[in-house]
Amino acid sequence: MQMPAPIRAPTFLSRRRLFEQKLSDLHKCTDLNQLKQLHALIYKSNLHNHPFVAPKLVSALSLCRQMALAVNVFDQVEEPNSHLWNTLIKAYVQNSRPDKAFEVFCEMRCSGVSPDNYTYLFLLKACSGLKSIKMIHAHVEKCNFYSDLFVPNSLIDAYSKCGLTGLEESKTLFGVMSERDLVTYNSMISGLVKAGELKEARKLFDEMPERDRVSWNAILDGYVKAGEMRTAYQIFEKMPSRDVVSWSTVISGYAKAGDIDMAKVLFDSMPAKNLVTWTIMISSYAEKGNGKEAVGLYHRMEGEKLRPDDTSFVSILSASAESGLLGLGKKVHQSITKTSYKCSTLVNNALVDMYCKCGSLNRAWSIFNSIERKDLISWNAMIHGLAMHGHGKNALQLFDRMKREGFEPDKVTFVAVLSACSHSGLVKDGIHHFYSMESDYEIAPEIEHYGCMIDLLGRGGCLNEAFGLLHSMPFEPNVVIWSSLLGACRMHNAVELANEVLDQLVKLDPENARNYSMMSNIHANAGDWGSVASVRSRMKETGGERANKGVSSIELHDEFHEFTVMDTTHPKSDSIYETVDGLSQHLRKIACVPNVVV
DNA sequence: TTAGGGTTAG
Repeated sequence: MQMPAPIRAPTFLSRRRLFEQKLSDLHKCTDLNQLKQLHALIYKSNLHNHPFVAPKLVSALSLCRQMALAVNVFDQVEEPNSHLWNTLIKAYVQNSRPDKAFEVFCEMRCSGVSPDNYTYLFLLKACSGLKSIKMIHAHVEKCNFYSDLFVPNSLIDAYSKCGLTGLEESKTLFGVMSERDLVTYNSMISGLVKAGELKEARKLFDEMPERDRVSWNAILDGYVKAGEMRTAYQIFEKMPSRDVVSWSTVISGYAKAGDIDMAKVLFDSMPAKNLVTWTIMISSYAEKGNGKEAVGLYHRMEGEKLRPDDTSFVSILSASAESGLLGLGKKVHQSITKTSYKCSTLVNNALVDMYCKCGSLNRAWSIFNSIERKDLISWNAMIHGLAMHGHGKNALQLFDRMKREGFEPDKVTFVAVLSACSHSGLVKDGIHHFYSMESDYEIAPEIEHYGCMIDLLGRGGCLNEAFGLLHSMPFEPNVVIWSSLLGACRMHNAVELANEVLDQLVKLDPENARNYSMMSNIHANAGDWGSVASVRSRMKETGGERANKGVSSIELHDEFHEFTVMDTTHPKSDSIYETVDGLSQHLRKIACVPNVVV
């Protein structure tokens, strides 16, 4: 007869094994509570000095955005090795603190530990401008760090992400490299694709000695970005093997080209989807305003136990904001708060923007106030949100608070500030801020700023000043500017000026029926019915009437209702029109004359 | 190390 197995020993062993297993996966742990328990156990077992455990712990803490704790772990290690230094640099890069990453790099060199391939790789990821890349480039050249292709390849990649000047630098580096491998070619091709230089990318792709899936994916992405979906699909079919990246690339291509049905067919037929694929599909539906599909897919993704990351949240939130899908935005917000996910500034900014654009200023405001580390984008989004909703004075107050708290406004801030002034009729403030841009902050006004000013002056009835500014600006006026002037002309019954403006608008945007209907409104207001008729016939001649009709949509309990002009297709059409009539009667009573499309 | 999804401006 066999003896029963002893109970205590295996329990002890399995606990230990469990701990070991958890330690080996420690750097992937994203559950903050579990991580804190492990953290305590590690210290209790005196493992925090261990050369493998410490970097893993720092990585995990960085993933959970616990940088203070991560630094604390680092500080307790008596002699940090290069692996641990690199991990801390990487952690700062991941937590959007490139400045800190560079600080750690300096400390690392002072402490006598030599940087290695990974040090430079992480630092290059932290670089946001050419200047810092060039600094590292010079540094590795001085140390003769060209023993293998790792660093030069990373340099090509980093340069390629820095606009056209950066691309030139990477081309030069690519040209002088005596030896190149697959990664060198792939990095160069993806750089060219990003800059829109598809022909050159294709040339390299054709001449490279061997290709792997990354090369194929990069050139596929090139055709997708160029909108050449036929060629892209041919490449997709021709490639020797496809992975989730290839599928995601074509799916996003079809969605961006407007063929969301084709995107969905591919999405449904692909073998294995990941977070990126789901994100592309959900945000594509949301961008199209199809909240129902987007919300449905979002639920399905959650059912697959996929945990969205920052990019995923931001992508879906920005698509919700674009189409005003408050329902989807709220769902995303709920799932962020449900998990113990500590929200990054990036995601918070996207939430603020979404709530502003979906009309929920209160929610936006409370999130804005809860952001621990606000950045310029947080301020810009909130100021712009207040401006959009006509809270001009509050927007200007927030602008002042932002400056008091030490933030330097940028050109986007001024678009928000000037539009706050124009939407609230604050002409004096607007003029003051417009001139202070250049004198106080050395920001040259761009066409958007002139646009806000012309809108501001026009709305305020200073039509001559608006025209004066238009003629003095160093840009050709665009459709936005002419349209805002046409609006101003209507507001102030300036028929002659409006005719001039319409001529300009028709040149730039002949297909747009809105210009003609605005013009015919102006004539109708003046009681000039003959001109109304002539504008109508002009519209027919130029084909303006064929232009797409505007569609309004409203979201109610995850259902979307669309309306066009004179639309009677909605099942509750009668009661909707009854309410609209009631509203306009009420407006007339309180002496507001609504604009009626003639 | 390379490829796919990304926050502020009309």
